[in-house]
Amino acid sequence: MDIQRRTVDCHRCPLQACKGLRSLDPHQLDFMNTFKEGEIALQRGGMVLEQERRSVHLYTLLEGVLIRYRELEDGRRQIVNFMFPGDMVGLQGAFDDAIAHSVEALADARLCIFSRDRFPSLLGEHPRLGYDLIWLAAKEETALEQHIVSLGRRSARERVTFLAVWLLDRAIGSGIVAEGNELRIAVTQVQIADMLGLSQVHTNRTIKSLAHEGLVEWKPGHLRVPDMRRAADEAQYEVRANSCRPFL
Amino acid sequence: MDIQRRTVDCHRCPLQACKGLRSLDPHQLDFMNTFKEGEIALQRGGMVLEQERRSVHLYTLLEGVLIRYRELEDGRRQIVNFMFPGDMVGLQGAFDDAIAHSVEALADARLCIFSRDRFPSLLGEHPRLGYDLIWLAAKEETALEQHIVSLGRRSARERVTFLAVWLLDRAIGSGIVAEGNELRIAVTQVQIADMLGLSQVHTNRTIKSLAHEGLVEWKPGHLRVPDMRRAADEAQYEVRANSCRPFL
DNA sequence: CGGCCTTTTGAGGCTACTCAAAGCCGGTGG
DNA sequence: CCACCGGCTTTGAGTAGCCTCAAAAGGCCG
Repeated sequence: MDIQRRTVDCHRCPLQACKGLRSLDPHQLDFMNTFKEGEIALQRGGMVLEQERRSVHLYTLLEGVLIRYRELEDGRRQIVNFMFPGDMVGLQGAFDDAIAHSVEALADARLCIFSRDRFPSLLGEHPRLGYDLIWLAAKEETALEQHIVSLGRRSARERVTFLAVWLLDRAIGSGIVAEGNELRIAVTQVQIADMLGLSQVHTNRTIKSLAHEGLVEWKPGHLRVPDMRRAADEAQYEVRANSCRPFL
Repeated sequence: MDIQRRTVDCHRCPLQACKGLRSLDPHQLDFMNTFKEGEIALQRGGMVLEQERRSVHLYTLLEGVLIRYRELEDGRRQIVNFMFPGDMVGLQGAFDDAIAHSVEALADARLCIFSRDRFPSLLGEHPRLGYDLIWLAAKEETALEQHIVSLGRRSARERVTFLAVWLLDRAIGSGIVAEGNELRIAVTQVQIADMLGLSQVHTNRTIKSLAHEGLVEWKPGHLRVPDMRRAADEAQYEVRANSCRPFL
């Protein structure tokens, strides 16, 4: 893990140019520049947050993909969500003593560091940014809600298909390249299983079966959904208008 | 459903006196009074929001308990969460065209109505309330996270026990009477099943089995957990410091 | 080439599901 | 007052989906 204290200028933030994200105006950027404390770079497998620890930081994901998960005492693990560029990490830690989940880099990642102490001043001085923050929180809630429906009411086939479609949709929305409905992302079958509440073995069999039917092609280094419409149908995925996400 | 347009004075808001909730100061109450549009009263079974509809309102639950659920096209239903007094309802609808879930009264309920149009002015004029709103959103996220862990990684026994303990904990935190760890609340087994991602039949058998062992006593009109410590242990429920919840 | 991580395949078993019907209880109407 | 009804709970029987254990095969890297 490589922390850089030197403040990188927000005016050159890579997210600013990101398709699918709504860029900040110069005034807001000036403020964010004072709010920003530095950056952190992680390799695949690196930890951003660790369960039961306290954290005094908030993060915005600049590059890469993260997973957020919880572990039970007996070792069972449940991945709660995936995070893409523009997502805010650690908001829950801003209010709690300890965080209830860990966050790990799924692909090499770069994050922007903010101090939670200055958080109230952000709301006071830039209500618009506060509005965006609530927007992000509400969206995250919607995502968790969908995930809950999957875990509670969908079959293994549907869960895998749903996750595949959702990941692609989400990646495209974050401006990540996904030509031909193909996403270059390394998710292991154990991770998929831990996301979907399935065993690794059953996950494997389900993936193979879906590949055989041409619904989802999920290989070690990448994920492809040949026919989004058909897959979305199969999983009862509702394609929502991909409005521009804000970020800070 | 009984809508009252006449503004009931926020200074006499029942939540102000609620143990477990942090009351607003007079200045904030003045503002909320201008923000408030009226009240709505619902009987058990009444709908606050309906899936796929648009909503121009936000609500704060004043009395009663609500459930928030999603339905798939083929009739499968998944309850996402329970809502208690002080909870904000419909925040997601403030940003989206259509809401992805329905909200129904589990017990006779009373809600406070706000217009979403005036939402930005709340943030501008009362950053502290904005902060509280984010606090609530973060907490809701934590709750959904726990629910996800249950659905994904806990057995039926653990799920039922977890839900029972969580409901009691949550009710106590909202100042609802629960003497002797007993909560007077009418949740049907179908609703429990729809919350926990189980079939109604299996839910019934699980409840009976837990009752037999004296872990959870869940009868038609009420819920009792004889030994919270033991039940929490069984379900790997983490008792968190029940800090005072804000509300608006 | 060997070691490590991940995927694949096999076999057997349990958890939870479906279908089906009966019991219960409170409310309503004859 | 009792018969009937609708919603909820209980119980039975059979089964399917998913799990666990176990081991082999594949891929990447030093």
